[in-house]
Amino acid sequence: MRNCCKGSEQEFDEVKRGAWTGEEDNLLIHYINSHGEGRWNSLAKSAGLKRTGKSCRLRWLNYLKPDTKRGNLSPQEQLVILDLHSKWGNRWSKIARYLPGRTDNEIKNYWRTRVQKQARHLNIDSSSNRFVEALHRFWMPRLLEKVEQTSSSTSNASTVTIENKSLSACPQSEQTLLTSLPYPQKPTNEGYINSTSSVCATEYSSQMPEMSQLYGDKASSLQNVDCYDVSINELDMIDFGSDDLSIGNFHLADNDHWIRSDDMAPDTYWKLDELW
DNA sequence: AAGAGGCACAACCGCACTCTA
DNA sequence: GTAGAGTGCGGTTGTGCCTCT
Repeated sequence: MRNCCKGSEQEFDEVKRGAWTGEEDNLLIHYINSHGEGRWNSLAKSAGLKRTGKSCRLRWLNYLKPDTKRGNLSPQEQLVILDLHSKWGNRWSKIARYLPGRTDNEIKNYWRTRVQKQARHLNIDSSSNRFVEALHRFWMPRLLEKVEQTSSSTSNASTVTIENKSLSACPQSEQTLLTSLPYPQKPTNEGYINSTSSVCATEYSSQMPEMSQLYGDKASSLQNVDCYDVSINELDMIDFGSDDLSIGNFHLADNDHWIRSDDMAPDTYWKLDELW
């Protein structure tokens, strides 16, 4: 906190930094509820907050906004992050748009604390192709398993379907892992979402009570949206030849030299999986 | 019990881009 | 066309909490 000093820096120090107090949060929430977002610098002044506009914006978007999700990322969400990161790299805000309620900051933190931790355990550069392969070959299928387990354990509350389980049976160009998540908007310019999935946002919102709690009125708007079709065909598993990546039959590709190496032994993966 | 170290997350910073007068 | 304000984004830092010794 740097708001302790007087004198020549007094004006500078009128800007408060550091953790937000409950009082500040309330001021910001009430002001935005009354006047809306935007014009953050003037908003900060008008609301009586001794914060910069940027600080107010960040606090609102990352923490106070009503539809902000808290808590651990679901396996589905983790899967989407891994997939999109392999395609786009550190484009956190872009990735966040595909995870309603999650912020770029949260995703960035997840990547740095969880994913990069795994890379450190394996002594692999998290930006290396080798690590990306490890993600695709091991962790993403494991996450898909978890998704399946979750969906089956919740019986009819399944919100995610995995189709084409035996990917090797399909032509590579058509290999598609299908899952779905509730997308508040339907991006069309990235080619990520197409028309091949079978699960609707409607199903999701009706089967996941927290959706209504989280999105309130927006939950009903979700129900008005077409079935959002999420194709993880560009999971880029197509890059890995004809290995059988089916969920039920998934096995470590023991014919791969790198996976046999000491640091990448299957046991290592399974131990790490427990840490995931 | 207490100190050290690591982890997770909130918040800040700098830069680049967009908007507006 | 341009300068300044506003905004968005990715990287980095600060800090509280938890675990281990």
